[in-house]
Amino acid sequence: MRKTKQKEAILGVLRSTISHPTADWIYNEVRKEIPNISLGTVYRNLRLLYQSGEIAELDMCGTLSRFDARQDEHYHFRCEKCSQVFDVDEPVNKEIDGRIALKTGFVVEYHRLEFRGVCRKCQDS
Amino acid sequence: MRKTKQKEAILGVLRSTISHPTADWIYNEVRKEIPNISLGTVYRNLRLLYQSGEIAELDMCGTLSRFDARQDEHYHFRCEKCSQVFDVDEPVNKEIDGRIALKTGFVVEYHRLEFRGVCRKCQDS
DNA sequence: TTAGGTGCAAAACCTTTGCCATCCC
DNA sequence: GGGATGGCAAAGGTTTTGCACCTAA
Repeated sequence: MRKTKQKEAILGVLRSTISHPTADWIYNEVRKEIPNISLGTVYRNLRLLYQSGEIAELDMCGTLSRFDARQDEHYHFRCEKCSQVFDVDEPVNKEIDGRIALKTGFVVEYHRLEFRGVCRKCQDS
Repeated sequence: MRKTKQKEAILGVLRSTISHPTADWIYNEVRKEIPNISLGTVYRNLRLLYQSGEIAELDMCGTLSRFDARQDEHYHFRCEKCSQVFDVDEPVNKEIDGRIALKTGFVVEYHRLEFRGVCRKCQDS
Protein backbone atom coordinates (compact mmCIF):
# COMPACT_ATOMS: atom_id res chain seq x y z
CA MET A 1 0.00 0.00 0.00
CA ARG A 2 1.53 3.23 -1.17
CA LYS A 3 1.71 6.21 1.15
CA THR A 4 -0.11 9.30 -0.12
CA LYS A 5 -1.11 12.57 1.43
CA GLN A 6 -4.78 11.68 0.94
CA LYS A 7 -4.38 8.47 2.89
CA GLU A 8 -2.47 10.19 5.67
CA ALA A 9 -5.06 12.92 5.95
CA ILE A 10 -7.87 10.39 6.22
CA LEU A 11 -6.06 8.42 8.88
CA GLY A 12 -5.25 11.65 10.69
CA VAL A 13 -8.90 12.64 10.81
CA LEU A 14 -9.91 9.20 12.04
CA ARG A 15 -7.30 9.18 14.77
CA SER A 16 -8.20 12.63 15.98
CA THR A 17 -11.81 11.85 16.80
CA ILE A 18 -13.47 9.60 19.30
CA SER A 19 -16.68 9.58 17.33
CA HIS A 20 -17.21 6.83 14.81
CA PRO A 21 -17.63 8.93 11.74
CA THR A 22 -19.32 8.11 8.46
CA ALA A 23 -17.46 8.27 5.16
CA ASP A 24 -19.19 11.51 4.34
CA TRP A 25 -18.18 13.16 7.60
CA ILE A 26 -14.58 12.10 7.02
CA TYR A 27 -14.76 13.47 3.49
CA ASN A 28 -15.86 16.86 4.76
CA GLU A 29 -13.13 16.98 7.38
CA VAL A 30 -10.40 15.98 4.96
CA ARG A 31 -11.55 18.60 2.49
CA LYS A 32 -10.45 21.30 4.92
CA GLU A 33 -6.93 20.09 4.27
CA ILE A 34 -7.18 18.82 0.69
CA PRO A 35 -10.06 20.78 -0.82
CA ASN A 36 -10.25 18.89 -4.09
CA ILE A 37 -10.08 15.36 -2.72
CA SER A 38 -12.90 13.24 -4.06
CA LEU A 39 -15.38 11.13 -2.16
CA GLY A 40 -14.33 8.16 -4.26
CA THR A 41 -10.80 8.50 -2.94
CA VAL A 42 -12.10 8.58 0.62
CA TYR A 43 -14.00 5.34 0.06
CA ARG A 44 -11.08 3.69 -1.69
CA ASN A 45 -8.70 4.58 1.12
CA LEU A 46 -11.09 3.58 3.85
CA ARG A 47 -11.33 0.22 2.16
CA LEU A 48 -7.56 -0.12 1.83
CA LEU A 49 -7.00 0.88 5.43
CA TYR A 50 -9.69 -1.53 6.52
CA GLN A 51 -8.19 -4.40 4.55
CA SER A 52 -4.75 -3.74 5.94
CA GLY A 53 -6.23 -3.77 9.43
CA GLU A 54 -5.39 -0.17 10.26
CA ILE A 55 -8.99 0.74 10.92
CA ALA A 56 -12.13 -1.08 11.89
CA GLU A 57 -15.42 -0.70 10.15
CA LEU A 58 -18.82 -1.02 11.74
CA ASP A 59 -21.86 -2.03 9.78
CA MET A 60 -20.32 -2.30 6.37
CA CYS A 61 -23.30 -1.19 4.35
CA GLY A 62 -22.59 -3.64 1.58
CA THR A 63 -24.28 -6.05 3.94
CA LEU A 64 -27.92 -5.96 3.05
CA SER A 65 -30.69 -5.77 5.57
CA ARG A 66 -31.75 -9.23 6.62
CA PHE A 67 -35.03 -10.18 8.20
CA ASP A 68 -35.99 -12.82 10.67
CA ALA A 69 -39.37 -13.99 11.94
CA ARG A 70 -38.06 -15.48 15.18
CA GLN A 71 -39.61 -13.80 18.18
CA ASP A 72 -37.19 -14.71 20.91
CA GLU A 73 -33.89 -12.99 21.44
CA HIS A 74 -30.96 -14.90 20.05
CA TYR A 75 -27.48 -14.43 18.70
CA HIS A 76 -26.17 -14.74 15.17
CA PHE A 77 -23.21 -16.04 13.25
CA ARG A 78 -22.29 -14.43 9.96
CA CYS A 79 -20.08 -16.30 7.53
CA GLU A 80 -17.46 -13.98 6.07
CA LYS A 81 -17.22 -16.04 2.89
CA CYS A 82 -20.82 -16.57 1.85
CA SER A 83 -22.41 -13.80 3.97
CA GLN A 84 -25.12 -16.15 5.20
CA VAL A 85 -26.48 -15.55 8.68
CA PHE A 86 -27.20 -18.40 11.08
CA ASP A 87 -28.84 -18.53 14.48
CA VAL A 88 -26.65 -19.47 17.41
CA ASP A 89 -28.05 -21.50 20.25
CA GLU A 90 -26.41 -19.70 23.16
CA PRO A 91 -28.32 -18.32 26.14
CA VAL A 92 -28.75 -14.56 26.08
CA ASN A 93 -26.82 -12.80 28.82
CA LYS A 94 -29.30 -10.30 30.23
CA GLU A 95 -27.22 -9.31 33.20
CA ILE A 96 -24.59 -7.58 31.10
CA ASP A 97 -26.98 -4.82 30.00
CA GLY A 98 -27.44 -3.67 33.57
CA ARG A 99 -23.72 -3.64 34.14
CA ILE A 100 -23.12 -1.46 31.07
CA ALA A 101 -25.95 0.86 32.09
CA LEU A 102 -24.35 1.40 35.49
CA LYS A 103 -20.95 1.97 33.95
CA THR A 104 -22.04 4.43 31.26
CA GLY A 105 -25.14 6.14 32.53
CA PHE A 106 -26.86 5.21 29.29
CA VAL A 107 -30.20 3.44 29.09
CA VAL A 108 -29.36 -0.01 27.73
CA GLU A 109 -32.37 -1.65 26.15
CA TYR A 110 -30.74 -4.73 24.66
CA HIS A 111 -27.60 -5.88 22.93
CA ARG A 112 -26.77 -7.60 19.72
CA LEU A 113 -24.05 -10.21 19.56
CA GLU A 114 -22.80 -11.50 16.25
CA PHE A 115 -20.03 -14.02 15.76
CA ARG A 116 -17.95 -13.86 12.60
CA GLY A 117 -15.94 -16.54 10.86
CA VAL A 118 -16.37 -19.31 8.32
CA CYS A 119 -19.36 -21.65 8.22
CA ARG A 120 -18.99 -25.38 7.76
CA LYS A 121 -19.92 -25.40 4.11
CA CYS A 122 -17.38 -22.73 3.24
CA GLN A 123 -14.64 -24.56 5.12
CA ASP A 124 -15.02 -27.54 2.78
CA SER A 125 -14.91 -25.60 -0.43
CA MET B 1 -52.37 -2.69 10.48
CA ARG B 2 -54.68 -4.06 7.83
CA LYS B 3 -54.48 -7.68 6.75
CA THR B 4 -53.69 -8.24 3.09
CA LYS B 5 -52.66 -11.22 1.05
CA GLN B 6 -49.33 -9.57 0.25
CA LYS B 7 -48.55 -9.18 3.95
CA GLU B 8 -49.55 -12.74 4.70
CA ALA B 9 -47.43 -14.10 1.89
CA ILE B 10 -44.37 -12.19 3.07
CA LEU B 11 -44.83 -13.38 6.62
CA GLY B 12 -45.38 -16.89 5.35
CA VAL B 13 -42.11 -16.86 3.44
CA LEU B 14 -40.24 -15.51 6.43
CA ARG B 15 -41.68 -18.10 8.77
CA SER B 16 -40.92 -20.97 6.43
CA THR B 17 -37.18 -20.41 6.26
CA ILE B 18 -34.42 -20.62 8.79
CA SER B 19 -32.16 -18.46 6.68
CA HIS B 20 -32.19 -14.74 7.28
CA PRO B 21 -33.23 -13.57 3.89
CA THR B 22 -32.72 -10.23 2.23
CA ALA B 23 -35.62 -8.17 0.96
CA ASP B 24 -34.79 -9.19 -2.57
CA TRP B 25 -34.80 -12.90 -1.76
CA ILE B 26 -38.18 -12.52 -0.07
CA TYR B 27 -39.46 -10.63 -3.08
CA ASN B 28 -38.49 -13.47 -5.40
CA GLU B 29 -40.08 -16.08 -3.17
CA VAL B 30 -43.33 -14.16 -2.80
CA ARG B 31 -43.52 -13.65 -6.55
CA LYS B 32 -44.06 -17.38 -6.97
CA GLU B 33 -47.35 -16.84 -5.21
CA ILE B 34 -48.20 -13.27 -6.23
CA PRO B 35 -46.38 -12.76 -9.51
CA ASN B 36 -47.07 -9.06 -9.87
CA ILE B 37 -46.23 -7.95 -6.34
CA SER B 38 -43.78 -5.08 -6.35
CA LEU B 39 -40.53 -4.74 -4.49
CA GLY B 40 -41.80 -1.53 -2.95
CA THR B 41 -44.65 -3.45 -1.37
CA VAL B 42 -42.22 -5.96 0.08
CA TYR B 43 -40.20 -3.17 1.66
CA ARG B 44 -43.29 -1.39 2.95
CA ASN B 45 -44.61 -4.55 4.54
CA LEU B 46 -41.29 -5.56 6.01
CA ARG B 47 -41.18 -2.16 7.62
CA LEU B 48 -44.74 -2.46 8.94
CA LEU B 49 -44.09 -5.93 10.29
CA TYR B 50 -40.87 -4.75 11.86
CA GLN B 51 -42.55 -1.79 13.51
CA SER B 52 -45.29 -3.96 14.90
CA GLY B 53 -42.68 -6.29 16.31
CA GLU B 54 -43.66 -9.32 14.25
CA ILE B 55 -40.24 -9.67 12.70
CA ALA B 56 -36.70 -8.66 13.56
CA GLU B 57 -34.32 -6.93 11.27
CA LEU B 58 -30.57 -7.26 11.22
CA ASP B 59 -28.29 -4.53 9.95
CA MET B 60 -30.87 -2.05 8.85
CA CYS B 61 -28.98 -0.54 5.98
CA GLY B 62 -30.18 2.95 6.74
CA THR B 63 -27.34 2.85 9.21
CA LEU B 64 -24.32 4.11 7.36
CA SER B 65 -20.95 2.48 7.54
CA ARG B 66 -18.92 3.93 10.36
CA PHE B 67 -15.19 3.78 10.78
CA ASP B 68 -12.94 3.62 13.78
CA ALA B 69 -9.16 3.89 14.09
CA ARG B 70 -8.92 2.08 17.45
CA GLN B 71 -6.72 -0.95 17.18
CA ASP B 72 -7.79 -2.94 20.18
CA GLU B 73 -10.96 -4.99 20.23
CA HIS B 74 -13.77 -3.28 22.04
CA TYR B 75 -17.53 -3.13 22.20
CA HIS B 76 -19.91 -0.42 21.10
CA PHE B 77 -23.04 1.31 22.19
CA ARG B 78 -25.37 2.75 19.58
CA CYS B 79 -27.91 5.38 20.60
CA GLU B 80 -31.24 4.67 18.99
CA LYS B 81 -32.21 8.33 19.07
CA CYS B 82 -29.18 10.13 17.65
CA SER B 83 -27.51 7.11 15.99
CA GLN B 84 -24.14 8.01 17.47
CA VAL B 85 -21.78 5.18 18.29
CA PHE B 86 -19.74 5.13 21.50
CA ASP B 87 -16.99 2.85 22.74
CA VAL B 88 -17.79 0.72 25.76
CA ASP B 89 -15.12 -0.03 28.29
CA GLU B 90 -15.93 -3.66 28.98
CA PRO B 91 -13.37 -6.49 28.76
CA VAL B 92 -13.71 -8.60 25.64
CA ASN B 93 -14.82 -12.14 26.34
CA LYS B 94 -12.50 -14.27 24.22
CA GLU B 95 -13.52 -17.56 25.69
CA ILE B 96 -16.99 -17.43 24.19
CA ASP B 97 -15.69 -17.76 20.62
CA GLY B 98 -14.21 -21.17 21.36
CA ARG B 99 -17.42 -22.33 22.96
CA ILE B 100 -19.47 -21.33 19.91
CA ALA B 101 -16.93 -22.98 17.60
CA LEU B 102 -17.29 -26.25 19.48
CA LYS B 103 -21.04 -26.01 19.45
CA THR B 104 -21.46 -25.17 15.77
CA GLY B 105 -18.46 -26.61 13.96
CA PHE B 106 -17.89 -23.18 12.44
CA VAL B 107 -14.59 -21.35 12.54
CA VAL B 108 -15.21 -18.40 14.86
CA GLU B 109 -12.73 -15.62 14.27
CA TYR B 110 -14.20 -12.95 16.50
CA HIS B 111 -17.47 -11.50 17.63
CA ARG B 112 -19.06 -8.13 17.65
CA LEU B 113 -21.13 -6.94 20.56
CA GLU B 114 -23.21 -3.82 20.33
CA PHE B 115 -25.46 -2.43 23.02
CA ARG B 116 -28.50 -0.43 22.05
CA GLY B 117 -30.45 2.14 23.96
CA VAL B 118 -30.45 5.87 24.69
CA CYS B 119 -27.30 7.87 25.40
CA ARG B 120 -27.09 10.38 28.22
CA LYS B 121 -27.53 13.43 26.03
CA CYS B 122 -30.68 12.07 24.41
CA GLN B 123 -32.18 11.19 27.80
CA ASP B 124 -32.09 14.85 28.80
CA SER B 125 -33.70 16.21 25.67
C1' DT C 1 9.92 3.27 -15.02
C1' DT C 2 5.64 1.63 -13.58
C1' DA C 3 2.28 -0.25 -10.55
C1' DG C 4 -0.69 1.87 -7.78
C1' DG C 5 -3.35 6.11 -6.56
C1' DT C 6 -6.20 10.28 -7.78
C1' DG C 7 -10.29 13.12 -9.49
C1' DC C 8 -14.16 13.21 -11.83
C1' DA C 9 -18.35 11.56 -13.34
C1' DA C 10 -21.28 7.96 -14.26
C1' DA C 11 -23.09 3.69 -12.81
C1' DA C 12 -24.69 0.42 -9.52
C1' DC C 13 -27.17 -0.77 -5.69
C1' DC C 14 -30.53 -0.90 -2.14
C1' DT C 15 -34.36 1.48 -0.27
C1' DT C 16 -37.94 4.98 -0.10
C1' DT C 17 -41.60 7.76 -2.04
C1' DG C 18 -45.35 9.95 -5.00
C1' DC C 19 -49.25 9.01 -7.41
C1' DC C 20 -53.35 7.02 -8.36
C1' DA C 21 -56.07 2.81 -8.42
C1' DT C 22 -57.79 -0.71 -5.41
C1' DC C 23 -59.19 -3.11 -1.39
C1' DC C 24 -60.42 -3.94 3.46
C1' DC C 25 -63.12 -2.72 7.49
C1' DG D 1 -67.20 5.54 2.15
C1' DG D 2 -62.79 6.43 3.41
C1' DG D 3 -58.51 5.52 5.01
C1' DA D 4 -54.98 2.03 4.44
C1' DT D 5 -52.50 -0.59 1.00
C1' DG D 6 -50.79 -1.97 -3.65
C1' DG D 7 -48.32 -1.46 -8.18
C1' DC D 8 -45.41 1.13 -10.83
C1' DA D 9 -41.85 4.07 -11.72
C1' DA D 10 -39.02 7.65 -10.41
C1' DA D 11 -36.17 9.63 -6.93
C1' DG D 12 -32.85 9.29 -3.10
C1' DG D 13 -28.71 8.26 -0.79
C1' DT D 14 -24.56 5.58 -0.27
C1' DT D 15 -20.88 3.13 -2.35
C1' DT D 16 -18.34 1.46 -6.38
C1' DT D 17 -16.12 1.81 -10.81
C1' DG D 18 -14.11 3.24 -15.48
C1' DC D 19 -10.94 6.14 -17.34
C1' DA D 20 -7.28 9.27 -18.18
C1' DC D 21 -3.86 11.52 -15.65
C1' DC D 22 -0.46 11.64 -11.94
C1' DT D 23 3.07 10.17 -8.42
C1' DA D 24 5.47 7.53 -4.99
C1' DA D 25 8.82 4.00 -4.82
